[in-house]
This record gives sequence, C-alpha cells and structure tokens, in this order.
Amino acid sequence: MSATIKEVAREAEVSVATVSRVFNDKGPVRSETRRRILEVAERLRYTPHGAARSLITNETHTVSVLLPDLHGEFFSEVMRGIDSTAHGSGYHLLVASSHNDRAEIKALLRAMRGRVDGLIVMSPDIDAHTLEANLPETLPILLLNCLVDGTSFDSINVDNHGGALAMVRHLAGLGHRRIALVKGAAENYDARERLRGYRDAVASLGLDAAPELEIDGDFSEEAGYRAGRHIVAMGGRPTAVFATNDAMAIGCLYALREAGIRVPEDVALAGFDDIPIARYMTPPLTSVSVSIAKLGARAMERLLSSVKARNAHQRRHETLPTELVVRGSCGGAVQRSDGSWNL
Amino acid sequence: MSATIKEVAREAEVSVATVSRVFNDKGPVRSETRRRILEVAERLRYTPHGAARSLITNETHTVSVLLPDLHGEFFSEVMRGIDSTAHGSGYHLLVASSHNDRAEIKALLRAMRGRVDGLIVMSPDIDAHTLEANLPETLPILLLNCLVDGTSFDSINVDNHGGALAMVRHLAGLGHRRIALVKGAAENYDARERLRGYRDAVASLGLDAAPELEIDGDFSEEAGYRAGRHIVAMGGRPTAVFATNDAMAIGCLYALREAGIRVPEDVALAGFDDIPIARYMTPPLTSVSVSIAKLGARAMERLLSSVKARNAHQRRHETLPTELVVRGSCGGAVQRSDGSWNL
DNA sequence: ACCGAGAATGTAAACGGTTACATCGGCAAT
DNA sequence: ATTGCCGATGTAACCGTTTACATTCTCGGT
Repeated sequence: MSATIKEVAREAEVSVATVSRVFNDKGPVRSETRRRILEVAERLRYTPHGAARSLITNETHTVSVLLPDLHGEFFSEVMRGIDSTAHGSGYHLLVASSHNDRAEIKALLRAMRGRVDGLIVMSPDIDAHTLEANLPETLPILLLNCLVDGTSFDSINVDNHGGALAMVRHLAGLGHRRIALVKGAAENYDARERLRGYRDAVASLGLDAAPELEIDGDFSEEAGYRAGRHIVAMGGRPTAVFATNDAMAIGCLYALREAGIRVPEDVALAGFDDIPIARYMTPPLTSVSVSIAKLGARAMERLLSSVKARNAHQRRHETLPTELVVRGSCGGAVQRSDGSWNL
Repeated sequence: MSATIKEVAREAEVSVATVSRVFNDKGPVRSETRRRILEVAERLRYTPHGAARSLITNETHTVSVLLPDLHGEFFSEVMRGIDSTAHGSGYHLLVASSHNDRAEIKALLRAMRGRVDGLIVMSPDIDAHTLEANLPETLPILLLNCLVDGTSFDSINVDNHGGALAMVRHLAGLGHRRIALVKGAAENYDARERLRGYRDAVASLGLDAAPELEIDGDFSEEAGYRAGRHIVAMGGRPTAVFATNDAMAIGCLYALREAGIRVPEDVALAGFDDIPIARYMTPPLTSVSVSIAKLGARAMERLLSSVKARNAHQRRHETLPTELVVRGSCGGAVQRSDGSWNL
C-alpha cells in the first residue's frame, strides 16, 4: 500500500489541506512548512492517488482513442501523432480497440465514464447514435475519419475523394486508360470515399469503366497480394493499378513481381496514405500523402481545446487536404543512369 | 453531468446499496426490484463512475504500457498483442511513451498511482532503480525487452543473442565470410545483445572481423538507408549485410538497389524481427522471427496473472525463442521459373 | 497595549461508489 | 404462538483527495 495524504499530514504535523496545497501549488504555505512536507512526502514515497483526485476535481487528464484495429503502420503513425500532443499537454492516453462487435463497443463506451476527459473515435463503422446513447452528453468527442452525417460532433476527415481523384487524373495523364482499383472494405468510410473519387475520375475523364476493374480488398497486405494475383491472371490486364492504401499496394507489388511483371514498365502502381515505408519500396511507391501523424496531432489538439472549453464550443468539421506524391512505381519518374530516381 | 447512483436509487425508490448490488450482481435482489432499477438506470443513462469505483475497490481494470517510442511496425504489432489479451480479460490499456527524459519518466511513473493495476515496461534504457523509487511497491511490473540485472522484476526477453548467432551462422553457411552488421543504438539492450550474437558468431566461425564491418544505426529506415549508402561506397565491400532490425534492412535494401546493386545476387541481406511487411519486400526479407504480437500477448498474460496474485507470486525471467525465417533476400532461396520463390 | 488585516493553517463536507452490518418480514418447524 | 432462519433491503462508514469556510497567528500602525 502506498502512503496517503493523511499519513504525510500526520508525519509532517500539519493538516491534509496544507499537504494538498503544497502538492497543487495553491494557496499560501510558509516555505519552511512546504520544505518539511516535501521532505516527509519523499521519505514516505507519497504520490497523489489519481482516482481520488479525479473523483473530486472531475477531470482525469486522460483521453481515450477508440479504434477498430491495430494493424499496420497507418495506425501506429496516427497514434504517434496523437500521443505526441497529448503528452505535450500532460494528458494520458487510453487506447481501446473495438473489434466491431456491437455490444462490445457499447460496453467500452460506457466504461469510459469517470476515466477520460474526452474521446477520439476512429471507428469508421460506429454510428453517431450509438455514441450519443452510451456516453455522457458532456463528454467532448472528436470523430476521426468517420462518416459525419451532419451530426453534431466535431470531426476531422482526410480528403479521400479529392486524393483519389487526383491520383486517377495523374495516372490518366501518364496515358493510362484502363486503371484497376483495389478497394477497401465496403463498410469503411475512407474506402467508400476513395472509391467514389476513382469512379468520378473515371467517368469525367472517359476512362475504361468496368466492374472487373474494381477489385475487392480490405486494406491489408494480404488482400493486396490476392488482388495482385487476380490482376496477373486477368484477361485485358489493366495498365495501371491504384490500390486504395499503401499496405495493399505493397502486397500487390509483391504479387506482380512474383509473376515477373515489371513495375512500372509493365504495370503502373499507386497507393494511398504515404506511410513512412512507402518511399523505401523498390520502386518507391507513388501515393497520396495525408501526413498521418499530423492528422493524429491535429485531432488531439482539437479535442483538448474542446475539453478546455468544457465542450461548450462551436462544432466544426474539418477536411485535411491530401497531396500527390509521385515516385517511381507509377512511371513518369525515371531512373537515372546512376541508379537514383528523378522524383 | 451524468446520473449518479443516488439519483437512480431515488427514482427507483430503493437505497443505493440495492442499485450497487444490481450492477455488480452481488447479493440477493428481488427480480422485480432488479427490473425496476435497470429500467430507471436505462432511462437516466446511468453508468457507474470509474474513478469512484476504483477508489473503494482499489482496482482500476487498467494496465499501462510504457514504451520509448511509437515508430514502426514493431511497436504496433506488440501493442496489438498486448491489447488483444487485455481486451479479452476486460482490461483497459493506458499507453505512455517516454521520450527518454529522466524527469519525465519519473513524473509518468508517479502519475500511474491510482490509475493502473499493473505496468508493462518496454523502455530498454530505464533502470530498475528508477522504477522501484517511483512506483508503489505493490504494483505488478513486467519488463519487456529490458535489461534485467538480476533484479526482482518479472521479465520477458527475446533471444536476441541466439537469433543473431543463428542468422550469422546461416549466412556463413551460404559461403559468406565478410558480413557487415548494421547496429542499433548503443544504449538499446536489444541492440547490444544482437551485436553480441554477431560478434560471437564471427569469432567462433573465424569470419572476417573488422571495426568497419559494424555500421552505426538506430533501428529506423532512415538509418538503414544511410548504412546502405555507406556500404555501397565501401572499399572491400561485404558480401552480406545483417541489419539488426527489419526497418533498417528495408532502408538498406533501398539504398543498395538505388545503387544498382542486386540483392541477393551481389549482396545478401537479412533483417531481424520479421515484421509483417518483411515477406512482401522484393526480394522477400530473410529475418529472425520473434512473433511480435505473441510477445505482447504473453507479456500481458503474465502481467495479469501477477495482478490476480496480488503481486505475491514467484518472479520469473522468460526468454522467448526466435526462429530463422529464410526468404529470398539472402540468396539460398531461389526464384523458380514461374517467378515464385522456393522458401 | 490593542486593533485589524492578511497570511498560514485547520475542519469538514463533498465526490460516487462498495460493503459490513443492521433491520425487517415472512415462513417453516416446533 | 414462538422461535429461528433466510432473503431482501437499508444505513452508514470508508476509499483519498480538494476546497469553501473557519480559525489562529503575526505584525505593523495607532
């Protein structure tokens, strides 16, 4: 058992109030008294009890991140961004991954009461109603990459549609007319938006449009690999493949090379997200950059400001721009004689 | 503000004790009363307050993971393993990354009191003494991949030394005599052990040993890339490169290819960790597999059992075996005529 | 010597639960 | 009718803090 404030008070021959004042730098305390209290506290290894403190102050200095999954570098990057600003503001981080089970999500959300000061939700398939029904109304919430159907929650989204559009335009600009898309899971909001961007681009540019050009996937390397194998075997093989995230692009790249298909000479390849590892692929992966860590950092920044505003602030929806990052995998960039790429 | 147990009690015309009994399934409650209470609770959206509960029960159902950094797929995998068993046992996860600042670590550790039931420490450069001095003695702790200088803490380590030894042996078996090593940071315990394994293997097999064969690194792709550039420029270029983690191997691979050096034909390459993406490199990366997610899962499993035992259990040190995973990047495996690799 | 104003400190009521113990009925056995 | 027991419920103490308010000290000004 750790020492309590009472034990410190007794040992230092003061009241608990004075000890509390010392530890919170509140109210006047004679410097000699302060010294004595700190000394006793050190000797007794006293540390304030988090739960007790938050019970009365009604703040936990903790925020929770609810995410669907923990696979891959996308999540680790976004967590890194989130952590860095949380950490910088003295907040702790509770992570909760919700394997998409209805009842489980509900239980998770409820368990948050009295544990956190705010919540970042990254589950693309959780609906606003579930949130409202299972969380205290005063809890600040920020939806990250979630569908916002005009709800009253704050949100940040990546410009998935615009990014996908730009990528397809770029590929078309390189002369490709028959561009395959490797899709994400149908329920996933990001995936749907990227698909929409692809379709809009295909339609507006008059590119080949065919159902078989839209290949199923789920954002995993494995799915990308399967899609790659599928493409290898296709009649009327596309000349370019746009995988809607980098993990799938990497799996796909592997499948293509395994089959002896050269990238980008035989087939151009592009991804989405620009995860850190993308630039180290051979060829380096052309992608849509979303500054993942910055996305997380920005989300936490906004959440903390709602926390400070006691959730009584203007709700806002924010869309982060994307940037096309052209590297070797889609051609257009060429390898110099010294082996380096002109990017 | 959320409803409290008192409000539920008043509304349901019972005492708080009865409401508590219903929510904890403890003690007898007439089923009609239970129904009424649950109904009121639902109507008032009552959820027990975490901090209040843990104040009296003295358990938080939360464990904390302290790690040095959040870069790359290694951490995301280990977190995934940790989360999955924590989640399965109804525990929440607090992550804390400690950017190696002394005072900061101390503050972090202290802040844990009253917030968590146990702690997984993954900071290879935190010493046991700091832990003991800043944490309640009764808090269960598990050191993951940390130096355990015969301390009284539970621990799990990967067999870094054995893995590195096996890898160098394998490369030597393929005929390589001049094998470069890309090191991790000097303070990092994993890195040191892998280096030791390399040196022992080099010595016992009578391979070329030279200071310039040990190249600095820090477990990042970027460092691997720099090491690769360095190797490209070296006189007396090694015929094999053993990067002590996969991220560096990937960076190194890129540098080699960029310079027109073929892998594995001109230089063999191997990594360590076997992160999920390793198999999707071209060529697929030979590595030392450590079942990262399982490592995390096992750690959490053991921590939870100490929590249940109230920390009054036998301390144990455990070393997880590694497994050599031979893929294309170090030769030895060859590409079949259909393009696939014989692994 | 006395007064009044701060400064320094103490007292006790919260915060929202859990739980040991007390109370109260009702019913079967005597 | 009395007893004893047990199921259902209530009462109140407690967990470790913070903080409004009360109290006591200290001192300079008169």
